[in-house]
Amino acid sequence: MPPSTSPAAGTRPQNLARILGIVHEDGAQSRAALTERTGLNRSTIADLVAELVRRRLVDERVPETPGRVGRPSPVVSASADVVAIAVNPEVDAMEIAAVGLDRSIRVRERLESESLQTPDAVAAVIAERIAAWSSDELAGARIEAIGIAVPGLVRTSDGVVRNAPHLEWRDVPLADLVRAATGIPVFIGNDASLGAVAEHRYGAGRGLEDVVYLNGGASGIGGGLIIHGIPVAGAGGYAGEFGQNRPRISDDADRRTSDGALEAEVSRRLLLDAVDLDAADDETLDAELTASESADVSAEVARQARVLASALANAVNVLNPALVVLGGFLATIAALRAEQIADDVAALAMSESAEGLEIRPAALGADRLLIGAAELAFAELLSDPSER
Amino acid sequence: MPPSTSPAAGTRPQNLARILGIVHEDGAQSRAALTERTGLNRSTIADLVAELVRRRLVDERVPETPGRVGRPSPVVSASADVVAIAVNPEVDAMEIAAVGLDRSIRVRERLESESLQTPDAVAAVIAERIAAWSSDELAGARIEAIGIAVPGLVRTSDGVVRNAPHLEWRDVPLADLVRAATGIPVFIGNDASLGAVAEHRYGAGRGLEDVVYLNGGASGIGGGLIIHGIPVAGAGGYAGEFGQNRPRISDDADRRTSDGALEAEVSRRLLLDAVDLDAADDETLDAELTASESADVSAEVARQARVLASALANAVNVLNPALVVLGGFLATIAALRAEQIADDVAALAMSESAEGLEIRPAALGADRLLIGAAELAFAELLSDPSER
DNA sequence: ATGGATAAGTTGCGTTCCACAACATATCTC
DNA sequence: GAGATATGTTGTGGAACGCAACTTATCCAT
Repeated sequence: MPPSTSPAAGTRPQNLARILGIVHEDGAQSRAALTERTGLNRSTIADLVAELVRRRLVDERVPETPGRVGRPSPVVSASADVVAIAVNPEVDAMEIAAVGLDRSIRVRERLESESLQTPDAVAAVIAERIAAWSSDELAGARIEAIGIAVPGLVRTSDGVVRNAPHLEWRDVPLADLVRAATGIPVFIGNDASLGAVAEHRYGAGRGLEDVVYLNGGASGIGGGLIIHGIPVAGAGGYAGEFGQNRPRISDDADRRTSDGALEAEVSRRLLLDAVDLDAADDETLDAELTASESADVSAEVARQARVLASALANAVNVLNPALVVLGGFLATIAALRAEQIADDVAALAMSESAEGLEIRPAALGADRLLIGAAELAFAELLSDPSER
Repeated sequence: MPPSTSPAAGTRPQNLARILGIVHEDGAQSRAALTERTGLNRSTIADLVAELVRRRLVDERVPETPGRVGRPSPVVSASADVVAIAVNPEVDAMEIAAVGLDRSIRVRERLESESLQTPDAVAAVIAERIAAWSSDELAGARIEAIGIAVPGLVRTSDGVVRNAPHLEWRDVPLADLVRAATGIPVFIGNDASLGAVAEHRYGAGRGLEDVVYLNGGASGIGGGLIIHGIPVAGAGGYAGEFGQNRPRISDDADRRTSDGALEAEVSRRLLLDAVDLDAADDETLDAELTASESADVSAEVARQARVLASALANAVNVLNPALVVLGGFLATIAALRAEQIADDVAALAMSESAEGLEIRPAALGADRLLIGAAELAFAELLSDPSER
């Protein structure tokens, strides 16, 4: 008879989670490597891995090139057949992908659309894509959950989109809608917060415990925090909204708006205007800004860098992170004015807090949000692989 | 033979820690109550409590007034004989106390001094006080550790005071000094961060997971963060320094300094000046400001409230806390201008983040820092009561 | 006062999960 | 091909907790 305590409180589920987490985050590992990393006994690892294999969460195979003396240790890898559906609805298109537990991207599509999509339409498209893939690309796969990266404020607890201004969604029970359309568990999160998770686990922030992430997009500046290695949600799930912050702008000439919000002063639109572009993707804008020799362009980049540094300094004082990661057009500004930003932040923040601080561009490409969304979808499985 | 794994990883030490934590934080509990709260079996609780009694960390006694049917359940309380020495060196005096694991304050002294104390002198005084108490007030007690709340920047990892401007200490290995003088383990922390811990566990922030704490003192504005119920240290241990933040001050007339740092604009000194006092303790200042009918005084309080709200709004956007706790003279400002601050923060922060936000004065009195320092000293014991 | 109802402590046994040691196996090196 | 080396495999034992039956202490009604 099973013990009647709360599920998964014991040490076994924890150890299963630990092993699954390691092979998910760090890729395939030999059993011997797992033994060393966890400190558990060989026999215990064998037992735990066997259970994960039985649950079809990991695969075991003999190593191709043993290369060393001693009996070769089987290699354990997360199963590519356990998948999450990752979705990122945006104004002009919707990206949707199926990501394996081994972090392989099994399918990926970008569905352009002329007009804004309604939440119901998004739910229908997700269901339709899953159905189409299931007999083909996802044959043999088990879909664990759906993760949606939403460009807007999201209440993570019950999956309600509170306000996604560019999609014109307000108080939409998105998780429920998609769940109803697909029958699969759904988790939603803010896009920038999920980008922060991705950068922390697999990008510029790997191995660091305290990371501040700011992303510059067409719709403004969002962000996410990692503290003590854990993504910060906040009381309502809205943490990380740097865009609405109002930093001090020491030189009045640097001010462009009466509002003073960071995302009004530091914006993609103003950069596009500076290089006389109407619309462009991040690469084009980056190339244009980098190539430009105009003093006006240079001045605008410098101005935005100054305002950005002021906002960063505030965050650095409060959070004392090891690293600030800048994504989107903020990465471009950071690349063009790296030294200036570092100096400004050092001047405005307390010297001790700025001491070990690094400021880096995001390391992950466009996959960032889908990876973050997949992580969100896998989170429950990874924290408790038993009972499933 | 004991298992050879890393110490205290198993479930037993965890359960011991859980029980000790409960009786430490929530006070004496019946064994029946512990059974219910932990979900563990009666027999297991009996066993665990017996071990804690054997280690002299808790006491068991029969309840005075059973008051209910059924066999009375023994009451378990944290031992008052396990003590931490809590210290708070300040410019004009040093407070030192012995705090029991049951959170009783066994002794407490305020040692005034004419001139600034050197770190060596502080260490000597601590050793001297402990020696004096040990035969008397602390007879029969076991001193677990010393916790020091330092008004300045502190590297918690190795116990070095990086910069305590008002004490004129720089890069002082305080933990080592006090350890050498006393032979007892020493932990140091920033005073405001420890105040945040105290307010979170036992004060205005009880039961909340995400709390921002700001304290207004003579030396400036410090603070601390609690995220997911855990105190935030930051990469170097310097997190929470709100004083050096530069919020936007929308009305130029509200600016008093060219620097713009929060603690320069919102300061005790400016309030004292407004009521024509040279020096005063918090109660006097509070009474004076509350009683004053001067328009100038009122204007100054309102001005500081506006600047404070601007800084708070930035923090609210980024952290989305459930509660902001204001201590010291900030509590006075908050009491006098509660509505204005709430309105300003709501106007400047994103409405969703401000939705459930509460702003409250600190609930703990002058004991705050000593309680926080004692918590710091007890932290290791509480996280692993076995092997000790 | 006395017996039933109730709640909780106590005791002994069973299960789960992991460590350990002895043995088996697969590779490398000479 | 033999020894060295590293690791998988297997069986046993112990730690820690759940469980059920029993015991004890209190309240309450008569």
